Amino acid sequence: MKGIIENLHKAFDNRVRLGIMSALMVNERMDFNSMKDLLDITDGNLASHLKALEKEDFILVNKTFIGRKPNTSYQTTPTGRKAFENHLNALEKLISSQQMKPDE
Amino acid sequence: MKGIIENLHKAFDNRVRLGIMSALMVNERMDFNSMKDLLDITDGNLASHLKALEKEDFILVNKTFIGRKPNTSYQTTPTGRKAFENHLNALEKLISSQQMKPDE
DNA sequence: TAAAAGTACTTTGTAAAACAAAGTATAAAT
DNA sequence: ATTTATACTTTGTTTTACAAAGTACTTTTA
Repeated sequence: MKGIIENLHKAFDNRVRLGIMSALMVNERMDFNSMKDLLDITDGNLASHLKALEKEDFILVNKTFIGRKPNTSYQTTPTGRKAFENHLNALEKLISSQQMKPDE
Repeated sequence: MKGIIENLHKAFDNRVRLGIMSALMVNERMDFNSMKDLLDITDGNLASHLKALEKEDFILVNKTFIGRKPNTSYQTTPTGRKAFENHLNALEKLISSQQMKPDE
């Protein structure tokens, strides 16, 4: 007896993580501060959500310098893109037609 | 400076609540046990999420009898439907094209 | 008719998450 | 030398999620 919500990945339950992934699906990379502005959250909060996605191997980090300023940017991994697309498909499926069958 | 995720409603962050709302958008009413089977969670867990949605005035409860058996069923309120549609629109907007503009 | 089982919870307790705020390390600009 | 910026980490509090057990009522079943 499998539930209809089981294909939704727990990592994407959260709005911040949803925002991060969406941003990184469209912009193939984005730096810390742009993301902070985009999401309008504190840096500690952002860092922790980024770390959570990193830990799942859904995003990866690039530490570089722009000119002489340190700049950390993020991008999705193939795993991350696949997982996110999967999640969106599950969402779509969930939202449309969960008709109750006469039996079961 | 408004974040791109602010139109996502907190009540719908959770997969179970997402499942409940989806089920109730398609089936205009559903009873406790059908929902429990559909979502495959414990009854305590389901009850608490139902209560959370009730508290937001997103769903309402009907306590009736079918034959002689007590039967509790749930349905969305207009408020709930509106909020959920809003959430889905925000989701859709979030997921598609969050292009980084040169300024800001 | 007494015991077992089903419905729809509530209560209790624990573990995990979310988050803000403050602190830290490094480097750069003034 | 002091201030400012970047990108965190740490600390601590509040909120959530959840399972498991308990409860009140009813209804089968033995």
